[in-house]
Amino acid sequence: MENRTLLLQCAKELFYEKGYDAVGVQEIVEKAGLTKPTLYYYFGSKIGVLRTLLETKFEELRVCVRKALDSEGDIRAHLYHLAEAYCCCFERDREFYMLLMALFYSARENEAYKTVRPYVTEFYEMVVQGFENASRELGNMNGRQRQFAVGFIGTVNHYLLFHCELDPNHEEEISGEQIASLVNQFMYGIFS
Amino acid sequence: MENRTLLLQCAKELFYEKGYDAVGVQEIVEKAGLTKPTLYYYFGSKIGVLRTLLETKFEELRVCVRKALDSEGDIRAHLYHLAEAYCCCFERDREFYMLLMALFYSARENEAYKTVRPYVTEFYEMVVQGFENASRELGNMNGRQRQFAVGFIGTVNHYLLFHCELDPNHEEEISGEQIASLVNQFMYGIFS
DNA sequence: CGTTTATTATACCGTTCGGTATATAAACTG
DNA sequence: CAGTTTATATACCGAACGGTATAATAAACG
Repeated sequence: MENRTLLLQCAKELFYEKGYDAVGVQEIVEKAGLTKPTLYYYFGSKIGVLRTLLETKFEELRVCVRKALDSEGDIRAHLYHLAEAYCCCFERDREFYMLLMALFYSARENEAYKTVRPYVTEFYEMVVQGFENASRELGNMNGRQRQFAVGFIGTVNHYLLFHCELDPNHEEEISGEQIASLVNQFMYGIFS
Repeated sequence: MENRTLLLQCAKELFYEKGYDAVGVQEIVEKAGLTKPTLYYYFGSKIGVLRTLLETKFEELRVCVRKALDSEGDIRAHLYHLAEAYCCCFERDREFYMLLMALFYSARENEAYKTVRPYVTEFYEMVVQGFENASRELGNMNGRQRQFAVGFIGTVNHYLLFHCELDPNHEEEISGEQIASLVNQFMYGIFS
């Protein structure tokens, strides 16, 4: 693997394990078996590494979610595809997804949060759009599209976090039934 | 205010704004108008400050949630009281609640996460217990108590995060109707 | 009053922080 | 081949890091 990619991967793993601020540049290059000037040659700064990581990896998530939003079917199918898109990205690179979540919830004045913010906003707006698209089926949502989106993302993210807790070694894939159950609970509540 | 309390408050504000790892001990004592040995006299270490902060402030949340769990009424009333308990703690000290959330989602190998973990687990178990208590009303949940708890916490937390985004200056309180709407959506889904 | 105890500051410790000036080696390019 | 560009390492920078030895101050106590 070329050193640029190697550095990105090592940084991703360390950021995921310890958090952006707790990881030093020295630590990243040591893990990659390189030295600091190489990292600064490719990325210019520590935050540049995170920026590049987000630019590179977020595209996968974007494509997945876009495809889910363009899918055919009723609202239930839409939500299923959306949840499936998350889970797919989560399965494909669990460390990156978890890193994204940790950054999403991190302190607002933190440099890393400011870097990740536009991506999170974009992601969030895509989900809101999903509910907007379903308006003819759901009827008048009374401007509750945002609340639905917030609730849906919150439910799915928490579920993935919980899944990680139970399966720390990433041995078990999330099944279609589990996704369906999640969507069902979100749509019809706890008595369903 | 005595210096011990002053230090805790300054630390809380800085941790909330910038994140635990991004804040230096020097920064905390400067904000309090004191010097480092004072902080080390009271708390022994930087992580000791966070530990003390959690011990002190989490008790409020614990009391609130316990009271909600002991309340009378059906499952709906229970969930309402539970959500109300969160919101109450959130309103009382938004910075602490947001700090708690940020730590909850932070990297697993991070020292700050390890410190907060038992508190989050305790909190989480309390909510699971809430659903267990409702089992006679909800019927056989097929072991879905945990899934419900995960979903409920996720929904409420995301809602609070979202509320913070819209009202960064903490001018608007969360109304009972908003809480009811949230609980309703969780219980009966999006068609309710 | 003298002595102890609690609290705070001055000044410092070694280490690590993010970042860089400079050199070098290899790979292209004319 | 000479010259340029790409990619890497050695060795260093000042600043900030978490933490502490020591001393001064102030209050409490006998």
